[in-house]
This record gives sequence, structure tokens and C-alpha cells, in this order.
Amino acid sequence: MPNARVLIDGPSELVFDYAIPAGFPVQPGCRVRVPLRKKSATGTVLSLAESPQEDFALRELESLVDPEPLITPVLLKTGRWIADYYGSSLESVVRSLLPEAVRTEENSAKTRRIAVLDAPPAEDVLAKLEKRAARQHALLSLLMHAPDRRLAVADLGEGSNAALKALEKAGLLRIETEEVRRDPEADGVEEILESKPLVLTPQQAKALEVINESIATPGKPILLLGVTGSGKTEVYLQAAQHALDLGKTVLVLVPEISLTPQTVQRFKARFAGMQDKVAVLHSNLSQGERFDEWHRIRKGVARIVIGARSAVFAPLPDLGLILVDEEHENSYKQENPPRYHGRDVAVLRAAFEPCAVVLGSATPSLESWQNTRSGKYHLVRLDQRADGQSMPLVRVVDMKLEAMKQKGPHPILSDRLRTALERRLEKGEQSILFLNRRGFARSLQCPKCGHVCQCPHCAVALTYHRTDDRLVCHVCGHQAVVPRKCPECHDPSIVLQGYGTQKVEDVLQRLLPKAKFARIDADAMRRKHALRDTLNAFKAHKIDILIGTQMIAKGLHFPNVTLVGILNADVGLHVPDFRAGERTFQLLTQVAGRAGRGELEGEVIVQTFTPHSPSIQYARQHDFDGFSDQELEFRQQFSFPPFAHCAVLTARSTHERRAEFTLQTLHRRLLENAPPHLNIGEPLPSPLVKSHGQFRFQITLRGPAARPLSRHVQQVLEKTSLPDDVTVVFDMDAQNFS
DNA sequence: AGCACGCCGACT
DNA sequence: GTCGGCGTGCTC
Repeated sequence: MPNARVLIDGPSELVFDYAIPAGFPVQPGCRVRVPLRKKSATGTVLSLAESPQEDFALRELESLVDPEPLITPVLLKTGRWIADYYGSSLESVVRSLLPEAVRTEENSAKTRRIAVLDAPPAEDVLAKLEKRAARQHALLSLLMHAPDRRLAVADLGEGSNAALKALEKAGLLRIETEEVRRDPEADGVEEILESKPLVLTPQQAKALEVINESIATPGKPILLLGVTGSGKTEVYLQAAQHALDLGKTVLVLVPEISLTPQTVQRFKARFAGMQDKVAVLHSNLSQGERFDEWHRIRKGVARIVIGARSAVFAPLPDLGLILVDEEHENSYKQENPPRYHGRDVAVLRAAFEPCAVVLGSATPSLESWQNTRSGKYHLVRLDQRADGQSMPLVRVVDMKLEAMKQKGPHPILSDRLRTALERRLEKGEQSILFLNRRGFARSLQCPKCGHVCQCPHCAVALTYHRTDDRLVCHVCGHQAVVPRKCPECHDPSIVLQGYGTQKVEDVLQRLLPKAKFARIDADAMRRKHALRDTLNAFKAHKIDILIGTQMIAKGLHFPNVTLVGILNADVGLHVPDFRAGERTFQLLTQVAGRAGRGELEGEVIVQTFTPHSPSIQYARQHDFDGFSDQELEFRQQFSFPPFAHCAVLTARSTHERRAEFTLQTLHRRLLENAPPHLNIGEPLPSPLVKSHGQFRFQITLRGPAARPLSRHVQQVLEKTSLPDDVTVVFDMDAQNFS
């Protein structure tokens, strides 16, 4: 007799075997109630194991929480892989596989009561009621004229309850309950117009053919490298249609729902006629909505799921195709346990299912790119824009020269960009200005003693926000009042240094008083629907110039935009991260791709203090191959990803010394019995030494093989007991080094 | 001796 | 997480 191996809910990572009472249809992935000590607990069946001989009698499962397994075998297998590879607890993995809203027993489908009239009542009955029970008579006549002779009880108005009960008792009507979907999109004001498939270019058609073949017979993952404007989304849409036609389901992953509204909208528009077959998963769903969407997916009612990272675990049956849009985005990496990479999990799940998987990007990650070079992935290219337009012309402006010309240390706008903006205004065309820093000024600095106002909890300068006249920490959100004089030397001439989106808006408004501006950044978009409203206003040309942070970098398609200005392309280039160059190249390419997407030709102006950096020059030429060639050479030379796996072990604590000491202890143990070719870095302060009031130290590890690296670190962590006030975090395949 | 309190290990 | 065993230390 096999037993059920059960992971008990709760933070304690308990795995126990239970005997299965006769007649219990238990399978792996089932939710069960089990006896634990004197109480009962809930848990998840991980596997059915043949009796492991123990010296005590196993206790029996109490009951099945759900009649069928909630986790499919493939997802359970994927979950085990994640726990092992990323060194995360099974508990955290199951939490990802089964959202809180699904696991909580109190949650259930929402129902409503319906009054049903099976047959119209006899005349004499009606006549009798009319005299003696006016309310009952009114209800009956209402129902007789209702569609299908059905009405929701809730719609019958207050005070109908007694009458309703009487009618039910008399057998004149029935009360049914039916499930109602809590539709996350129900309050969506915007009308979605159904779109028809477009005629594909030969390149798109070829790409679609390759994907369709893979849907029929899953093989290698496909990397779809399509330049900005090449029509990747149309290929996605038609591939999705093909999978649906074959009776299969489709999973679409986007970097973050709120940042890619247009991709989501285009899917909704194409499949508008089948609203109930499209499910959208994102972090803003209420518990009830998430419960309903999840079960609609699991039951196979929803055939297309669009969602961010965590949607990679959507329990779709008959999965035929996974699309990972903007696969290079680092938001696919989860920054809390389990620290998985959504794109990598998608590739893994596709292999387990098996189904087709397409990774799409104009600027693929070097990891995926290297996989096409080694033959692990299949490469499909779209190197022409779908509308036949040429790529926008990119001009680079050296801001060192501009600073000399304008006789100021940090000019915001070059003459060239300013003239270009004016010309767009005259012609009635639109512009986008990109600046990767929000707020008004980067920092507040005293010219006398050099003191910079810093966050008391984090090792960063506070940013001045003019709208609320406060200093704000962009790491932890701490706010402070603006000092009148230098807190250090009491000099009153303390001044603002650098600039952010708020200041750009301010300066431009004075420079171009006739232009209409809007700003898109985390501060301006705090209000619900603010982003959607602003984008719609921009689309309707109620705004001439859009100023934004990276929120506007991707996925936006505005045909009337002919100018894109990148104000400071250097931000992000000089951070201590080996991916800095890659990120800058990706960002510049993505932002530049917003220009010239319609009939009109696009122009991009890039302002930089380092005009000759490879990231900027290759982006200028729209040359991904050139960039990746030289970048891969550098990565290979120094054994960085994609030629090695890179992980970070961080210790943090409010006590600086204890965090450092703990990490030193771990470092010593890591050096013992290390697997071959594992490069273990020295314990060093993190680039962001202090954050949220905690001091952070880290060790970087690099090795040719992922498993030996991950297992070695896990073994060391297992045998090392940590002080209570020190938190240690292991981040496998880390994307973020600060 | 009797009991409150807190630590720690086990829980199938 | 939660239960209970057990040692400590204080009181009757």
C-alpha cells in the first residue's frame, strides 16, 4: 500500500507520510487535511511513496480538501526542480504554485440566487394572488416577462424575501444558485474593438510557420529576435490562434502587466469575441477574482492566460504554447523566495509538458542568445519593420561639449534636442523624452562642505520631490523635510544637484510654453488607471511631449511619435554590475524603437557624456549582433554569464559587525570541499551597503555548472546556524547585484 | 514539594 | 506553527 507524502502548510517545512484510508482517491498535487499532534492541519500531497519501513504506525489522512489534485504533475515536477535549483523551500514553491486565494479554504466561488419560473402559473392562481397577496402577484408577473423566466433574487428589490419564500413553498417557483465570475475586467471602461489578423510579411510568415510546427511537435525553444516594430505581437497572436484551433491552450508572459498594457490590449482585442476564454493574472486581482480566474484556468474554461512572472504556474490543461514577451527583462527574476527566473521556468515547463515555447525580444538576453549560438535554442529573426519603415535615425550628442557650449556643468537639454522638439511642435508631431530618474533633483548638496543629504536607513542620497516639497529615499521610501541650511556646516546655500523627470518637465514648460506635457513615472502614476488615462490622452494627441522613466520604454506603439530624446544615456552604465552595458544597450534600443512607428520617419537623439561607449554606439547602429559579439567576448574572458552561472550570497543585519562576521564564517565554510572550478569571491560590502536600516555584505560565486554551485551553497547553509538577527539570502542566477 | 516560566525538540 | 517535556528558580 502506498502512503501519501505530505508537505504541511506553514513556515516550518514539515514533510510527513500518512496512510491512505481505503477509497480515498489521493494523487500527488492533492490538498489534504491531516492529523498533526493533537490538532489537524492542511497540506499538499507531494508524492505517493511505497511504505518506508518505520518503527511507528503511520496516521491516516483525515480528508481531501479538494476532490481533485490542484497541482498538475508537470507543475509539481517543475516545483521540485525550482526548490532544488534555486535552493528554495518546498513551502515557498507550493505557495507560488497555489496562490493564497486558492489555498485558503474560506474562499469559494461566488454564487447568487436565481428565481426560476418553470411554467407560467394557472390563471385562477394568479387571480387569487392578485386579491390576497399583491407582492407575490407582482413578483410572478415580473418573472413571467423576464428572459427565460429567470431573475436574480438580488435584483428583485428589498422586502421581497417573504413573498419569494411563500411562492417557493407553494411550488410556484424555484430558487436556484448559480456561480458568478468575479471578473477583474468588469469595470474596464474602455471598449475593446475586435481586431482581425493582419497580412504577414514573408519574414513573419516564416516565423509563424516555425512556431506552428513546434506547437504540433514540440522541440527546441524558439528565440524570436525581432527588431522594434517588426510585428512580433502579430506573430504571437496568430500562433496563439493556431494553438487554440488545435484545441490547445496558450500562456503569455509579459514582464509586468502594468508596464505592458498594449500587449495585453492587443491580445484582448484579437480574442475579444471569446472574453470568457481569456484570463489575465496580475498582482492587483482581489482574492475572489484570483480564485475565480485560477479555477477557470484549471477547469479549461479559460484558454488563453496573460500574466506576469507568477503566471508561469497557471494550471492550464492541454498547454500548447508559451510566449515569453521581452524575454530579456530582468523583472522575470523573482526577488523573494523562491527566487526563480520566469523565463527559465517557462522553458523548463515547456520541456516537461511538452509544448512549444517562444522567447521574444528585440534585444535578447545574452543567455538566450548564447543558447541559439550553441544550438540549444532555435533562432528566428525579424529584421525588418512590418510596415516597411526604416529604423529611426539615431544621433548621439556629446554632453561634455554641450556643457562647454552652454557654460553650465550639467545641461539638461542640448541645442540639437531643443531644436528638434520645436520642429515637432510646429509640424504637429509628438515626442517622447526619456530619463531614468524620477523626482526633481538627484540630491541636495552643500557647496561649502560638500555634505549630501542621505537616507538614515539606506546608503543613498535623498531625492528632492518638488510636488510635495520633500526629500524622498528611492530605496525605502523614507521622507524628510528639506533643510534650510546645511545640517553639517549650517551654511544656508545648500543647493539641488542633478535632475529628474519633475525638473525636466519644469524646465521644458518654460522653454516651450505652448507645448502640452505629461509625465509618466512611479510618482505621477500612483493613482489607479493614471497610466492608462495618460497613454490614452497621448494617443489622442492631447499631449505633445511625454516625459517618462523606463515605464515608457517598452511596448508602446504611437504612430505619430517621430522624436525620442534620451536625456542621460549614461545612467546605469557606471553601476557595479557586469550586465550594465547589456542593460544600457537594451534600454536605448527599446526606447529608440518608440520613434517612427507610423508613416512618418523617426529620429532619436541620445545625450551622453560617454559617446564612444560600445552600448551607445551599437544601439545607435541598431546592431545587436555587433553588440553581442563584443560583449560575449568580454563575458567569456572573465567567466561571466552566459559562460558561467553567477550567484550571490548576502548577509544582512541591523548590526554591521554581525552581518559581516556571519558572511566571513560562511565564506570559510564555502572554501572547504568546494566543487571544481567554482570561483568564490571575497566577502565584501554590497554596492548598496545599507538599505532599509540593515547593513549588507555579499559573496559572489561563479561556476561553470549550476547544480554543483547551488548544492554546495545549500549544504554550507544547512550546517551553519545563523544568529537570530542576521538574515542570509542565496540568489541563484542573480540579476541584481546591489 | 509545588508550580510558573521559558527553552527546545518533535510533529508522520 | 504548536504542543509538551523538562530544567530552572522561586515560593509555600
